[in-house]
Formats: sequence, structure tokens, C-alpha cells
Amino acid sequence: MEAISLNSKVRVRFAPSPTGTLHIGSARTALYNWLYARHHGGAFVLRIDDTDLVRSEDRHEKSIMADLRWLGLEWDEGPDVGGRHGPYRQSERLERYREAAAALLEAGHAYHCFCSEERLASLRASALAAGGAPRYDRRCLALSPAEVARRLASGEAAAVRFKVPGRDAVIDDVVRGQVAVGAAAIGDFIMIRSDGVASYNFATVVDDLDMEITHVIRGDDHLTNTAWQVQIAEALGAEPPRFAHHSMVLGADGGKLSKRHGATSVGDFRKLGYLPAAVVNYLALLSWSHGDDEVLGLGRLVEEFELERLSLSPSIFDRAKLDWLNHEHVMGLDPREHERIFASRLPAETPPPAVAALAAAFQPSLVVYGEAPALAAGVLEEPAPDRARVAGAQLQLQEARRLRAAAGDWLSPVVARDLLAAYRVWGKERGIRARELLMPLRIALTGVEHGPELPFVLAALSRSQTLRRLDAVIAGAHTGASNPTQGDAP
RNA sequence: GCCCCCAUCGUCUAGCGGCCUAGGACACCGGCCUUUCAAGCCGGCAGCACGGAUUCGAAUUCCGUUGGGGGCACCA
Repeated sequence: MEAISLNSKVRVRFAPSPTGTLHIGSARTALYNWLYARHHGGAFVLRIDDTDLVRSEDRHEKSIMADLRWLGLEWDEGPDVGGRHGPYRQSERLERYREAAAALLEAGHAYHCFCSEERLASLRASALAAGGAPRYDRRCLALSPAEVARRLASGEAAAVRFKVPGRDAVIDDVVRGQVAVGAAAIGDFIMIRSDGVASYNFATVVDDLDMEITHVIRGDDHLTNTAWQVQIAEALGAEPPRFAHHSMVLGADGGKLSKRHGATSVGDFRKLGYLPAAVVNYLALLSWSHGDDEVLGLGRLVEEFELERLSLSPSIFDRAKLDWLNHEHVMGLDPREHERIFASRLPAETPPPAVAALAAAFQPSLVVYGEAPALAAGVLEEPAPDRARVAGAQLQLQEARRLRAAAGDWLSPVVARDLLAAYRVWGKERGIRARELLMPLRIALTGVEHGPELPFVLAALSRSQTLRRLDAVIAGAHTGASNPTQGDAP
């Protein structure tokens, strides 16, 4: 094993079907492949498994590639970047599969099948009813070569089936050890459909061999596929790649992670404002660990990640932990980078000083960037008139007036910190406690009792905004006092 | 139904026969800090699915039960 890895360069592939967006579970598979390739100095190949011609769409291929790049998982070979083993779309390799099928037909490892889908369906139904695994009954294997030739010549549609060798398939799995699938469970499956297009299980084997893939790293939902695939590889006279089947990602209820669990695609998380580094970090931590280190960047992951240490059991996707990791990554971000991302979430017309102040204010506590607009609005938006009235009622009117009257003093320093310090000095001289001094100011400025630290609020607002809000609250308090139902405290 | 995989706190995991009175993290609860809410810091709660067997000794090995997941297409 050591000798092999020294002599042959590791080559892995991620082979999504462009039938939808990149699911978080698939992203995890891509990540494991990528990490394995980078760790071993090997190649990471992107192949598009689009043999399902009707469900495959170009826009999905594009979005999957965009999501992979967003995650930071660049590939060395693929449909857009090329490479020595192209083409990298299965739809462009159809001829190659027919060629390989012809060889298998020639060698007696495959045969033509003329059975209708209806017959196959009823075969399946009766097998299931009888309590057995649905397997093809090999009716067409019994056809004479002459009859096959005649029916083919007459233009009758035929699929090509693999003639399974009838022995157990043994998979030597990197993470699971030896896994044996009994011969009884493996039927003669279709390699080439009657429309001439290869099926997944066949195309995959041909491509993995052609592309010199050394390790196939994928979800354990493929474990039974692997049984057939090793047998095809052997029939093709080739040494199958090593396999590594990782566990699945489940939803909070233990079921397959799907739409009803909320965000499930990489794009969803991108839109919500998660950092790619945090998503990747979380995905790696799902079924893997490295001592007490949990907050790990891509670089560390490349160094430390080991397939052999993957947990064997399925893991449940926990958004709360992802949130925590994202928060950790946000805190660790270069402040300028954080400000850039934060700003991208705000309305374009947000004044630069406000952007800078708010970005700085929230870097220590932000969970996801999707929160940015609401957080910023809480400070930047003028408190609603009725809100100002309510705030005015909560405010000690005397305090507010004194505050406003003193504005000339505390608005003079340019830096917000100094502003606040000066204000506190002003209050201290008058024997006013910090809470009584600052809470009314907070309410006057933002209309609510919670929010970022006041220095940031002051820095985010312009001088005229600050004065206008104070005036509005004082005026609102007046209105409240003159309103009999309001019952403003004396 | 049949086949395959899996099984440590609610969740992700450490543990690979004695170092385990089972460690860490998230979540939760409490405290501290603080103008507020968060964040941060400190502390707490909480688990080896069950039954046999092996062994001087089992979370760790073996068998079974139960439970969970996956697969069983001319989808990938």
C-alpha cells in the first residue's frame, strides 16, 4: 500500500450529475476528495455525470461549478479547464462506452436484451412479492446468437446487459475495511440502454479506468453500486480503483437531508451569508475530528485530514454548530475583509463611515452576513415617529432636554470614542450614573433598548442625524404629555 | 420483503483491553463582565442501546437482539 502510493500519483474525482444545485452532502464528498488529493499532492478531477440526458441541464452544471469554486475547491482537470483525460462530460464520451460495451459483448461478459420495460416491471414486482431481490431472469441470455443478430438487424431496440460472474463482490474499502456483497444480490444490470446511452454504473467504471482514478471517495449509498462496478472493472481486465465510502449526512429528524430541513444546498448557505471557510470547516468536522482543534482553515484541513479517521456512522446536520463555526471564522477574519463582505450586504447608498462603524461594531458578534442589513437598519433607520413617542415616554424628559442642551459639548470631538468619553465626563460631573446616562441616549438615537455599543452608533450616524433624532424624541415626549390617554409620567 | 452499512451526552466526536469516576465542542442552564442585547470569559447539566460470550479486567473483542441509515430502475 505504501509502495503503491509512492509510485502512483493519487487521482480522485468528483462526479456530480447536473440535475440540480450542489447539495451540502455532495459538497462534503467533493471536499473529502479535494482534501485527499491536495494532501497527497495528487490530482482532483471534476467530471460531469450527465448520462441522464433529460434531467441534466447546463445551468446546473454551471451553478455546481460556481459553488465548488466558492468553497475553494478548485479542480485540476474538468470540462472547463481541460486535461489529458478529457472530455470530462459523460455525454461527450458516449462512443467510448459503446466501444467498451462491444468489447465486453465480444468477450462474452455481456449480452443483448430485448425485454420490454413492462415485462421488467412485472418481473420486479413478482420478485419483491416473493420476498427476493429483484433480479433480471436472464431470459435474453438464452437467445441464440442467430436470433439476436436477426432481431438486431431488423432494427429492434436492445439494451446491453452485463453478465454478472455469479460470485461475491469483495470491496476493500479504505474507511470500512472489507465489505462483501453476496452474488445473489447482484443481477445482470443494464450497461447500455436501448437508446444507446450508457447507464451510470457502466459509464462510471469506464471513465474511472480511462481517467486513471486511483481512489473513488463517495457516499456509502454507493456501496452496492460498487459491488457491480468492481466486477465490471474486472471483466474489462482492469484493476479497480481503491474505494472509500463515507457516511451520509442526515437531517435533524434522522431522515435524509432534504428541502424540508431548510437550507440544504451550498447556494442556500452562500445566500444566508455563511463564509465558505466555515462551511468547509463544518463539513470536515462532520464525521471527522482532530484533537481539540475545531476551527480549522482549508490549509490546516489539507495538512491534517485523513480518510482513515472518518467516522463510520451517519451524522446529523446541526445548523447551530455551523453557526458557531461561522461566528468563529467571522471573528478571525481580517477586519478589512470582514468590512468588505459586510458592506456587500448593505444598500449601496449606505455612507462609508456608517459601513465602517457598523462592520466594526458587529464583527465580534455576527453569526451570518445575512443579518447585516437588519442589524444596520436598526441603527441607520430613523426611529418611527410613534417609536420616538414611546421612547420619549420611557425617557426621563428632564434628562433628554439636558442631553440636547449639552449637545454642543458632546458632539464636538471627531472620534466617536472621544465623543462618548466626553459625554460620560459630562455626566460624571453631574453625578449621573452610566446606565441613566447612556440608556436614554441609546433610545433617543435608535428607538430601541438593544443594539451595538454606543460609540459605534455615534460613529455610524452623522452629526445632523444625531441631533434630529434627539429633537424628535423630545418633541415626541411633549406630544405624549399632552395626550391624556398616554399618561406620561410627571 | 431481501441485501449492505452503522450504533459513546440532544448533536458532532475522543476513546482503539487496564491511564475512564468516559474527555472535548455545539446546544441548553447558571455566573462574571457590561449602558442594553449579543459576543467573550468561567462553571454546570447530560452519554457507552440491550442481552449473552471471551478475559484477572471491557465503551473498547466476538455473537445475537433492538434501533437507525442506505440500496434493490433502460436515475445518478
